[in-house]
Amino acid sequence: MSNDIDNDGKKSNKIKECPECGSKSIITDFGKAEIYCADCGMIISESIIDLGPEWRAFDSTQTAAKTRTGAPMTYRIHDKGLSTVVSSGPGMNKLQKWQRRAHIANSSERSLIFALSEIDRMASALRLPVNIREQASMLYRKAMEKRLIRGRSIESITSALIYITCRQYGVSRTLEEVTKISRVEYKKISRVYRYLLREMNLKITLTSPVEYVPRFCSELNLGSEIRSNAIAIIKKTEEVGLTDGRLPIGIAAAAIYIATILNKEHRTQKQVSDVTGVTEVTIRNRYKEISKKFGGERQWFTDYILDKNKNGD
DNA sequence: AAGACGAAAGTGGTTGA
DNA sequence: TCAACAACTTTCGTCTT
Repeated sequence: MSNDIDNDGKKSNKIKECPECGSKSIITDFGKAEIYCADCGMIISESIIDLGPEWRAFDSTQTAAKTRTGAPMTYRIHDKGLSTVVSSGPGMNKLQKWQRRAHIANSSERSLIFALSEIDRMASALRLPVNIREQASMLYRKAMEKRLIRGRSIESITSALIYITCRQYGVSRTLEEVTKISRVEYKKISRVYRYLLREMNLKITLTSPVEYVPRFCSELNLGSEIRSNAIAIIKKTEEVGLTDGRLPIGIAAAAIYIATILNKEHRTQKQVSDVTGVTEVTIRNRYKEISKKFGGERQWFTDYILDKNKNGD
């Protein structure tokens, strides 16, 4: 990564070329919170920090002048960031007291504050971009308006919303990953997740195995050729309906495994299993199904795989 | 010895009555 | 709410390289 100093004398994280292959085709995908190389597929950064104002200030006077306009409206602060703060000082105590009372008027508002801080905490832990946090916060307000929170823990709702928003934005975070940083168990989150989808009429498209490929390939130190081969295998597998009812992540794991064999950069089932969280048995099963279907097609399988199939059957 | 393979039993989610 | 079902995991013995 090239960390050079820019005109402001500040450290700039702008990445100009891929540290892996030196290519200058760097894609910044805010939706997926990833920066990756278009040529080799190397994920350079998974956490795009999109914080900070859109203006620049060159000295403290300008900072003061520009800050006066206030922060943009945000769903992530319980009053959308539009409140006035009474400054402290002699004679201000009474005013402050009243302001606090008016501010946090009732218990639902207080729970909203807690919910929004939970969303922020989890989104940070999952290194999600600001737009996903905004969307999750916005959905929480909607859920509150529809009185869907009653009888359910705030934490289960926020966890489910984080997962829902990730799915909506096509960010490949599994429910397991959300559970890990949540204080609520997997079962509860998944129940609330389905409940919210139903009650809020939210539409979520099924995750395609393709979405997992760049991240897993990067974790396995695999290059662009394997990445595109794995994606090609997945596309072909989807076409013939071999992915129906199967975990997308398992398909992705098997496709990557096959691609590493094809490209003579073999990774063991164990290695792929460790990175993807899918068991070796499932990788084997998917691999077997895919190779049975396409084993005859030379463009997909080298002699290595064809020979294996002959021995196996 | 490591990796791949596969059988068998157990687990948790979905679906339909 | 319950049973049936398919997908997946865990475990473990065997085979191959």
